[in-house]
Amino acid sequence: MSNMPGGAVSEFYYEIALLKSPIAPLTYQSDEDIKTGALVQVKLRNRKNLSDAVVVKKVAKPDFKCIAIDEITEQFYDNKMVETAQFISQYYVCSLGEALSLYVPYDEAVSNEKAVRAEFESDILLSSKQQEAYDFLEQNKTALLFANTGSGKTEIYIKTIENHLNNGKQALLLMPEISLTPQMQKRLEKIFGKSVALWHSKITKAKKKKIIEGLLSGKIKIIAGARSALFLPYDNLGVIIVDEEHDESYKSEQKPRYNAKDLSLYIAKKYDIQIILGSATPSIGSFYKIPYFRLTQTYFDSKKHILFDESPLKLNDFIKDKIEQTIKNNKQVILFLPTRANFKYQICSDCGKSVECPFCSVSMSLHKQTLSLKCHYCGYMQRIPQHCPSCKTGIVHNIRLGTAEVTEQLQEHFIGKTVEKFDRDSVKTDKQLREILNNFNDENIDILVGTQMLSKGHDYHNVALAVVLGIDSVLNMTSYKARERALSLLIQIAGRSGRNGFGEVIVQTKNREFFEHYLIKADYEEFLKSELEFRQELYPPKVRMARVLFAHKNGIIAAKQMKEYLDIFKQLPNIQVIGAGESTIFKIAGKYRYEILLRSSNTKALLNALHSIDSNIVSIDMDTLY
DNA sequence: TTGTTCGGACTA
DNA sequence: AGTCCGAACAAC
Repeated sequence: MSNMPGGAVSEFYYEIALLKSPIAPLTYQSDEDIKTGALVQVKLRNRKNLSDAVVVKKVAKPDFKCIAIDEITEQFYDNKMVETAQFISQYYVCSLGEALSLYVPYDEAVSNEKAVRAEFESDILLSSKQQEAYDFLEQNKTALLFANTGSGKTEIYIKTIENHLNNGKQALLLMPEISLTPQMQKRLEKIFGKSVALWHSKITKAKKKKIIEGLLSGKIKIIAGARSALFLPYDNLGVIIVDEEHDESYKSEQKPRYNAKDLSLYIAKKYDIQIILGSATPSIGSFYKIPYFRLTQTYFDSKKHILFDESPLKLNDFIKDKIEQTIKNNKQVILFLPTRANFKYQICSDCGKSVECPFCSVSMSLHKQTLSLKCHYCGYMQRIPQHCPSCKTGIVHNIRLGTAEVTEQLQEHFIGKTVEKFDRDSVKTDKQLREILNNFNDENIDILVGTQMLSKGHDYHNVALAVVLGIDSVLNMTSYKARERALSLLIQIAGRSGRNGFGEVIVQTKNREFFEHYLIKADYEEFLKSELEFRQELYPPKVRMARVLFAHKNGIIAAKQMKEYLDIFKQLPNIQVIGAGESTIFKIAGKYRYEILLRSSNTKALLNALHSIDSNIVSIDMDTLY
């Protein structure tokens, strides 16, 4: 212990949050005066190694005995980080340690270097409409840029970034993981050179380190990245741009289940940072809450023909002919369908049972390439059975066409043409993504067959036909968001066709009326308005929804706990139970799942209910997208 | 999250 | 009785 002047012994007490731990902060002692946010290391009774923890509060001497903090590091989390982590732990219902673990801390040693000042002057000239949009965004510090595909929102982003940089600020451009394409990178680097860095979960550790150092020393001023880029050490952030703001991948699937878009809005508001949400198909939530500017004028006067095909899910002659014509004209085709593999369901023609995964209550998908059936939830694989595993005699036949099957059928039909698959099975790494997109843009591929991946913010400049199959299975999902998802998806895909002139879209659907109405007669803005009315106070955005999931390998335990909490929730004022029971997918990876859906217009009441849950089989999903 | 502890079930 | 394994529990 160090001695204070005058001989008094100094002793400080701190609450520390254990990183990656679900437990509440613990109190430790130190004879050093440590500032809040410091990364320290502590010993825990039952751990051999030291654990990382963050000092979150200075407290008075408690009545129990405390252990001393072992080590104080050079790393720290600034006030904004700690405050925001506190918000995350409160709003998304996790421990402070879990929330803080999202962040990359500052390194005192690196951040003391001198910042490099630079001026940027792009040669971008905004059209008068773009300028109008730019001015609107400048006047409304939180704003939605509702911009049709091809209307030039990227130029507005770049001008805005440039402006902030020249004022000595940093800029963050958030994009859905998959949109971090070479095109966007090239575009940014052309203007901002080495001042820009790309950040996403798949970059190497060494690269991450370099980017963080660059950011701290001031060499890097712009981060273009996926949702985790929100947690880097920015000391002077001037603007956050959330591109493709409707994209649901901004929501984390793991604890803490934060939504990077909503969190960006929170951070921007709290710390007076400009924020722009951009999309051609904005989410209903953003449309409802945020002042918007509509940019409809498109750069290239692209004429679009939308054709409907009301036949069942199949690659028929009509579609094949259209594809053939398109390729003949030296144009490219994209074909969307929401299902991977060759076929999604294997149904026995005798007993009618579908072949299910032994660990999950989902059907196995047929992958001809590996001659196997695969579960898309837990990854379990098995050989293709000769006979139905249920009745042992029936012949299993395949239904619900997938990307692999369509790719094969097209390859057989269009001999000499190149057909490639673009989905999670064929694109596993960043490198593969770049390769396939480059190949497509270099016109080495004639037809690109893919899932949602196709729809996400890529520039396909020579595509003249977009074929959309199986959109009905998106529309028919049991979710209050099904209509929004299906329509925005369709518009996003349609937007990829004809960026340079004439473009056609074929939509295979039994719901022609719905799609036709909002695609041709009306537009997305009208859909948003009607959907807002439709949802009323029953579904977001006018109310909040949370999902409480109980998962246990013993189904009885999960069901019992669910029912206990159901009884509690039913008693609570200001909260409605919308539904309770088995989850849509009842079993995943051997765990039985029950859930309760809660709704409330009173955030506090809802959070109180969620925080009252004390169970280790529960996961809480605030603002659930299901 | 992590490591210890506790108790049921099965072995010999 | 001995031990193996998974669930329950506590962490300052």
